Amino acid sequence: MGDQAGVLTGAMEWAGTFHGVGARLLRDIADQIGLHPDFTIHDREDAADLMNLIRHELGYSKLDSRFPAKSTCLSIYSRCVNGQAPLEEVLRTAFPWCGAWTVELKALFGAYVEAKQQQNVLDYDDLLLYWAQAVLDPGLATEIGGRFDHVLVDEYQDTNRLQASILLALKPEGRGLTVVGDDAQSIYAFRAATVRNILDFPSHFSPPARVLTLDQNYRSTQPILTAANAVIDLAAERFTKNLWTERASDAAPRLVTVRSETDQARYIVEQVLERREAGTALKQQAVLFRTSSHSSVLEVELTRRNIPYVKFGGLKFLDAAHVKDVMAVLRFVQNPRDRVVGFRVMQVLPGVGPTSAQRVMDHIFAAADPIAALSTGPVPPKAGPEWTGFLDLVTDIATRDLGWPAELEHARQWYEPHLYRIHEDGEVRLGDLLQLEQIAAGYLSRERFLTELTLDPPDATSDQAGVPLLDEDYLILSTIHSAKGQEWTSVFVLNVVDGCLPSDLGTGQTADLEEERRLLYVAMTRAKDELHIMLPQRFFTHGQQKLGDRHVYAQRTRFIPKGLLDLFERVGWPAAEAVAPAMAPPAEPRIDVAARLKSMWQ
DNA sequence: CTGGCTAAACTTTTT
DNA sequence: GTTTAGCCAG
Repeated sequence: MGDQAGVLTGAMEWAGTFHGVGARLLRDIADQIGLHPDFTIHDREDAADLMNLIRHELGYSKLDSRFPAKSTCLSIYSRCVNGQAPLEEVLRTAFPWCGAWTVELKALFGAYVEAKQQQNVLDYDDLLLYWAQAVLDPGLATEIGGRFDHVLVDEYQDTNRLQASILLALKPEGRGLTVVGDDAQSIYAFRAATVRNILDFPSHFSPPARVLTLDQNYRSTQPILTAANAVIDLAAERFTKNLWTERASDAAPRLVTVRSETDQARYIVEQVLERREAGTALKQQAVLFRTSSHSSVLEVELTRRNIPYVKFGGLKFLDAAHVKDVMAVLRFVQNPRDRVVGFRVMQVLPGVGPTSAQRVMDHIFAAADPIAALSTGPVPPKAGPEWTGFLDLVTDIATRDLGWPAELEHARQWYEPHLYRIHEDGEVRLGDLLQLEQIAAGYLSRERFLTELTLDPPDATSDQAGVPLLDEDYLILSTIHSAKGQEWTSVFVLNVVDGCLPSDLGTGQTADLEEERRLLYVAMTRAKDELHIMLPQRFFTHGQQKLGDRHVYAQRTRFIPKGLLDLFERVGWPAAEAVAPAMAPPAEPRIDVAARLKSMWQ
């Protein structure tokens, strides 16, 4: 799933994520299941925004006690759908603090589903849900299942019940069905993935599916595997295998104690450069972390030292407000009934707020040709001549054949004055928009661009604005989730302390805690030759109410208890005698006081 | 009705 | 540190 999604498309007609294949299939069979083939797709944020609109309409935003936030509502809904579980059960097991809102949530979700259907919009969950519903029909199931001689699923431990139901309906006998996965690497329970799918897979069929255990590892050295196995052996539930390898080595993985996050960053820079001198490309080295923000201090240091890097996971390029605004123009033309998108574009104009945008949307909604109806509808009173400009833009894109990606350029030119009005750093943001046009040139049409970007967004951001630096060398920074399935010669894992890994938000229930343990296991097993587990002793706290305390002392992660310490080489850094000679290149100041002072507040 | 302001709440991982 | 609800002037 994920990264390799596009790679095989040449060799295999259908290759992609469940969501990607679902979107394609649904456009094919849309008329057979009462769906309009021109549906547009909402990403997580759009879906949350729509949920928010409904939440306001139902009056839940101003009740006496506070109603769950839009993203929480969406998570609850999503979990019901993907886990195929009733609302009451999901609330009880995963969102106990929302239990008092059962009735309201049910009404909200009902209205949400209704709104999506009226607006011809599908969210991520719908891509699976409509597919699963389609294959409930025996005729459709046979037809769709018959399109594929074989169905192969990778990372099967990260699928949910809904995905399993699709698979079983496609190949009910199990003939021509192969799944691959590792129960010890299940790290997506938070989005309703269940390890039961892979564990119960064999017994779904008669005769049962054949199980092949691949326990020889061709990636890591034995000391790294031994340590990783020891970590996962402490799991509450026993796993089915222990990895072994023929790759012997004397080098144990390192447990590196540093004073602070700043020293952590300095250690990594030093080590990374040393290895590059010794012939290991930056691309063969990766820094992994639990949460996107954990890398911020390191990013400052890398930028300061001019070390190029690319970061995977966390905030995306497409999530930036200005990129979304321009995308919204195209999306509005593609589907003018999409309220979330309509609201967004119109409110770019000064003098247009929620109320007048609402009125316009209401007017065009019922029209046979909503774009044409735009010109005959209500004009937002304070929009002035800008309104005509907007109408011209939308009409041009919808009716004149500007071509792709020229119409995106057109939209960007319209947006530019607004960009400079809304944002102070217009120049920087304009760069992003130009980059968006570069990306757009790689797609065949507006529809393909919008669909594929929503389902498979560019997941890397780099410090050097723009330009995917394909032949250059750069260091890899990645969340552990985004590192799934990858490998590097040398791996550094940041902040392996309680509160970061496990995340203090994930320590509520034992199930959550076990998932955090598997995350550490996944991180450790990405390393081929060298593994550095980083333990900063001291953290600066940000934005806590507690007055006075500028920093807290951190404990080594509970997943590496005392008994496991012998499996690691324990290092303190900087070593006392190494401080004086080992510092920075001659032209550099020895310490950057300014950066240190700044980093205290970041 | 819009948009600028203040106060307060929340803060992960991703298709 | 960022998002969101609520208040108020124009």
